[in-house]
Amino acid sequence: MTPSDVCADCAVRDRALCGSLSDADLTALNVLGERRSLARGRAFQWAGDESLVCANLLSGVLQISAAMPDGREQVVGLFYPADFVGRPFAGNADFTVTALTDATLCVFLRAPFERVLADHARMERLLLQRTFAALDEARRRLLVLARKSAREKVAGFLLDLADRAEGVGCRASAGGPLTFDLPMTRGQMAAVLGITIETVSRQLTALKAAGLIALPTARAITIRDRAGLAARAVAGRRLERA
Amino acid sequence: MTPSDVCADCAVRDRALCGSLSDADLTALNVLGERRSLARGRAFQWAGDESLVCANLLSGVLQISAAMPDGREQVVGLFYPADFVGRPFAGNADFTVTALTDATLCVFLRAPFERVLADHARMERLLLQRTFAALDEARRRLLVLARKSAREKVAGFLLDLADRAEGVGCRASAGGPLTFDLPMTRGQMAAVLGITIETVSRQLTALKAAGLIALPTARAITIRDRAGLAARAVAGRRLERA
DNA sequence: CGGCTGATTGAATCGCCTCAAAGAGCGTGG
DNA sequence: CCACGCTCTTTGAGGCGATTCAATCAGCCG
Repeated sequence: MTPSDVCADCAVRDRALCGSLSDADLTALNVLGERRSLARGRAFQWAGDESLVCANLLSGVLQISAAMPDGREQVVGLFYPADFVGRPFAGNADFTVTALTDATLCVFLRAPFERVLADHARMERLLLQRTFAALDEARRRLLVLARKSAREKVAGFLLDLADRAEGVGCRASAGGPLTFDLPMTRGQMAAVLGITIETVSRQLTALKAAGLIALPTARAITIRDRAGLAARAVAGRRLERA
Repeated sequence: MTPSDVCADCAVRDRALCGSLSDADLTALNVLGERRSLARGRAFQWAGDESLVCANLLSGVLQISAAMPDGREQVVGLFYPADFVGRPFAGNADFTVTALTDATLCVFLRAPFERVLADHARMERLLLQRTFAALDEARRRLLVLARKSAREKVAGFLLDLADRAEGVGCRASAGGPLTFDLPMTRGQMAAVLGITIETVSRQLTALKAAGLIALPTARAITIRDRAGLAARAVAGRRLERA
């Protein structure tokens, strides 16, 4: 079986970690990868479990979250198609990875994957770059969670989602209104943003009242004024007073 | 000049990234590294600057922080001796790195450092592992900043500092009181924990009143009851009521 | 001794959470 | 087809924790 047999129809072939490998390298990974689908709400990995697998996300959205012994929980990252999921070189996983939507993954056993990494410097280099990028992302999120107001968090998050939706759907032109489906519930948004469900709802209502967004259905969002939203994403408090 | 000439007296020789390199590998790095000292308060790198250098921290404590256009700021990580500082593969730095105390570093120009990385798989592997560890650390910090109360943050942070101080000084026995100097001001603690200076001060006062710590001077801390502190580090609110 | 920076303490305010109830969307089964 | 139950969402009222503003205090150095 050639790589193209298995990877040819891969939706993220050119964007994933394996995307810029030579055919020879690809063959090595190829024999390890196994497609698996994950239903909305199901876990890919639990915190505390032995870290046995990693994967490339093919479709859907996953979340990675941390929890405290008393049940408090925080989403510390999101995974989108082509993202690498998992924690090489770790005995046990510190975080739980869960599907926010139905998802499909290309799963590798960790041990053989690490061996492939060692033999293919190019792939290890790419993984290193991705890991640095993930670190930067986590640090940006730290600023958001620690210092932004609820309004800023919600406005900023909607813009992030909009950018991503535009990248995929390529609907609407630059400035015009953009409508897309939220890949998550209010509760999940709250878990991502470090606020409560009620606060998310209230902020969305406020943004709607300000004419910046519309809520056609509970799961859909229309961005009516991207610039206004961007202004509230960095200065929510200040703007209220001005 | 042999590696030992330059690296023999390195305080972090066995713990830093270069620590487990062969002499041959070390020679490659050796010609690149240059010691530099950094006074308390000075920046190693500014957000927005071109990312030209990286380094191993030899002594002192650094912080890496993110800022918003309106001036709000959050410390997103700390560096201790033997830690790797810098962001390979990035055009511009997204974060500012500053010295919390007087510090010394072993600095490398980024471009040649990346070339050494490419030629020495073992070092690249170690850097990858460190970067994953830093990512885990950042994600743990996300949980703390987003979900912990001020009392929990302060109690937990004091324990972190105590562990680190014990690792270095090896003073006092397991359960007994431990006294050490804070490597930072109240304001810097506040920046790390995502709260205000006044709140840090109030929480310290409260912990002192509870008999868990003592404050011999403004810059020193005595841990009197580590277990009690640990309890308040995960359930500050709940304990108050019980 | 001023003058400076950093720490502490107090009072009032505010933003978000908690608790509570009602409303909306959507499948299932009678 | 509509009633029912379920989950998710919205909205309100009240309370609490952290911030903000302000004043005082402590240590340090020229």
